Parts: sequence; C-alpha cells; structure tokens
Amino acid sequence: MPKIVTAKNSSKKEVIVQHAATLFKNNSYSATSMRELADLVGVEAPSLYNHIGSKSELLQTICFKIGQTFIVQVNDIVQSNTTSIQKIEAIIRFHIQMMLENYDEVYVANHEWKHLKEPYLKDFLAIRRQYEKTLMEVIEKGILKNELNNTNAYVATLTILYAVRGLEFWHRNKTKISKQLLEDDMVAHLLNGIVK
Amino acid sequence: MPKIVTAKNSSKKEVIVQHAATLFKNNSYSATSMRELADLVGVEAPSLYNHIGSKSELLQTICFKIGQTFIVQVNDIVQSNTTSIQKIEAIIRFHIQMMLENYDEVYVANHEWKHLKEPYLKDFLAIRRQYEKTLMEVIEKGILKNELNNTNAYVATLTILYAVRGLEFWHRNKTKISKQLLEDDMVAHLLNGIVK
DNA sequence: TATAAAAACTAATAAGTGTTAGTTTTGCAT
DNA sequence: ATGCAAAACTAACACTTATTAGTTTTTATA
Repeated sequence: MPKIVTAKNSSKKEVIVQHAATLFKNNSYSATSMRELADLVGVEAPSLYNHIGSKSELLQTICFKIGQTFIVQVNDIVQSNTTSIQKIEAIIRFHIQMMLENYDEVYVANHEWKHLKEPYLKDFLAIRRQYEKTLMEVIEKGILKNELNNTNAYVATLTILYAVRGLEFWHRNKTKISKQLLEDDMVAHLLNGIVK
Repeated sequence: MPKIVTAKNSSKKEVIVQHAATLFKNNSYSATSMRELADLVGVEAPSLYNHIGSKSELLQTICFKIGQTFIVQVNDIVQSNTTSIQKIEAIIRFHIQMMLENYDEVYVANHEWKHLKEPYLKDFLAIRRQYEKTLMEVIEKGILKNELNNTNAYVATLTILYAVRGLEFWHRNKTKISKQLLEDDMVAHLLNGIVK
C-alpha cells in the first residue's frame, strides 16, 4: 500500500514532517500549500490526512521537537562540572552543530513559530524563555566568578543566540569554509572578540 | 477627499507602506491580507489601489528603502578617515540605531525579502551581498593592519550582522534596558568578547 | 457655485486555501 | 485465494485571496 517511502525507524508522518520543514523554510509556513507538500511527498493532498491531523500540527511537531532537543541538551551542559566559559563554549558549539545538521527544522523553529496557534504559541514561547534564562544564568555566574566581563547578561545571551543564527549563510556557501574553521572562529569571536 | 490621514512630508502611499510594514512584521507577508491592511488604514481594500500598485509593490518599497539606507550609510562610514575598529564600531552602532528607530521596516527587510518577486528578489540579494562585502573588506583590512585577530572575515561579518538582529528582543522588553547600555554592551561584546 | 480630479465605495471575478466525505486500490496475514 | 485494514484516490465544500470594473462621493480650484 505505501506510496510514501519511509526509511528505517521513520514513520510516514516523520517523512511528511521533514518535507514540510523544507518547504516551510524555503517558502514560509503561510505561503506553503498542502498541495505543494503533497507534490513533494509524491501523493495527492487529501492523502496526507491519513497520516497527519492538520497543517498546523506539522508546524507544532517541528517547533516542539527542536525546542525539546535544545532544552535537554543545554540542561545537560549546564549541569556538567565545568567552568562558565566552558559551558558557554559548549552551548555555542551545540547550536552550531544543530544549525548544520538539522538546518530545516531549526530554521523553521526560529522563524515560523509565530504561526503556531494557541495554546501552542504560548507554550513554545515559554520554552524559549526558559532556554534563554538558562543561558543567561550561566553568564551571570561567570560574571560573579570574575570569569567574564561585567556586562548585561541578557544582552550577552541574545547576542550569542542571534549570532549563531548567522550560520544560515553557511548553507548558501557550503563549499567555501570548513565546518571546523567555522565553529572555532565563531566561538573565538563571541568569547574573545575580534580586536587584537 | 482624504480619508487616509497623512502627516507632513508624507504621501498616502507612505502611510500605507508604514502600516503594511507593521502587519508584515507581526503576521508575515503571506499571512497579511489586503483587507487587514485596509482595516488598519481605515478604508476598504479596493481603495488602497488608488495609491499603490499591488501588494508585492509594498514589500518591494520597504525592502529597497531599507537596503538603500544601509548601503548609503555604510559607504559613508567606510570612506571616513578612521581606523578599521572605529569603522566596525560605527557600523554596529548604526545597525543598532536602525533596529531601534525603524524597527518594523528593518524587520521586514530582514525576514520577508524571500517573498519578493523577480527581478526584485535578485536585485535585493545583490544589494545585500554588496553590503556584506563592504563590511567584510573593512574587517580584512583590519586584519592586515594587525588591528584585528586573524579570523575568517566572512564568518566575522555574518556573526556581527546577525548578532545585531538580537535587538529584536529589545522590542519585547523595552523598559528593562536603556538604549545606551544596550549599544555599549553589544559593541563591547562583538569587539572584545565576554571573556575577561 | 461649477468643474475636474482624486479617492472613496460596492459588486464581482477567478484562483487558491485547508479539509471532509466517500470510494477504490493496495498489500499483508490468514 | 480471501478478507481486512491501511492508504491511496476523486470530487467537492466553504472560505479567503488579490485585484478589476464601474460608480459615487468628496475635495480643491477657478
């Protein structure tokens, strides 16, 4: 019966979600039609509804999957027995890795969450705030321990989180820069600046 | 005849564009309908077409107005007789100022340009590339003159440009942080890092 | 006050939207 | 081979979309 081809360990819903992420990233959520998605999946639009509940459910799935991944990982890092600087570096590197390896979904979670419906919108924003707070507390501790410059921790948090999104450019210019150089340069810049 | 109220030095088209920027920012271009825009302007949807050509023309106007502003200003800064570091600082401060004072339009130019139609899409991306190149060359010169650390200039460019977008958060939390602190902290972070 | 132009209105169009209903096909397990 | 459920299909729905046509109202000018 299957026309939707699934890899191992991957349900048909997951296949649809992955394709949806690609389209939502390229065309935005609102400008993506279920017919386009169906085309990409290789099926007629109504057939999608054998596997998913609605268009907005697709967005929810993407946003919360990514949100959970970030929350879990950053909590791991924060609880590790390392210095504040090491924690910040680990968080930056994790972000970069996610941007490189789960680009479509991360992009959608970053840019298309606005179109979540309540109560999902509220819940997603709560997760995001929680995430930002966790990073901010690491920075605050670093300042108290005199590891970090005495700046506003919230500004520093958002500077880092948005800077890492600059990785979006890497997908336009994949060949030019190696992943390792990219990671090292960005970490160095955000930790130590560019002024000699 | 006028139902659309215009301030001095501002045509009715400009009023519509400004409201469009607000809606495009809040709801995205695709999810904003001409009827919503008309409601906000205080008029029926077809009446808008006495002043504008089309919905996509509104997006074009916003994106190219902002694009031009950035190009002009950054060229001014680059041609000034200052060090590379001073130029980078001036560019960062200019970005921050634009983010604070023309938020809606800057946001739309940053996030909704995807929905430009050809040939405008191509032209806009060319402007953006030109802008990035200009900043990158400042950084390259700074490295050659030993003012800056020897990192990849393109990575540094995008790190800075995306970090500044973090100012989006300021509009959610306006009261908490003064504009001056914000600017100084962000400049310090991007130039000198956070590690002590 | 008369005239012309600017700008508003109503009505309508053709195309596209997400989604449902009902039916047929498909492929696995017996 | 047969029966069953999963998953595909077609047809259609109720709505919304940007935009045009045609008409009426409003305002500035003479």
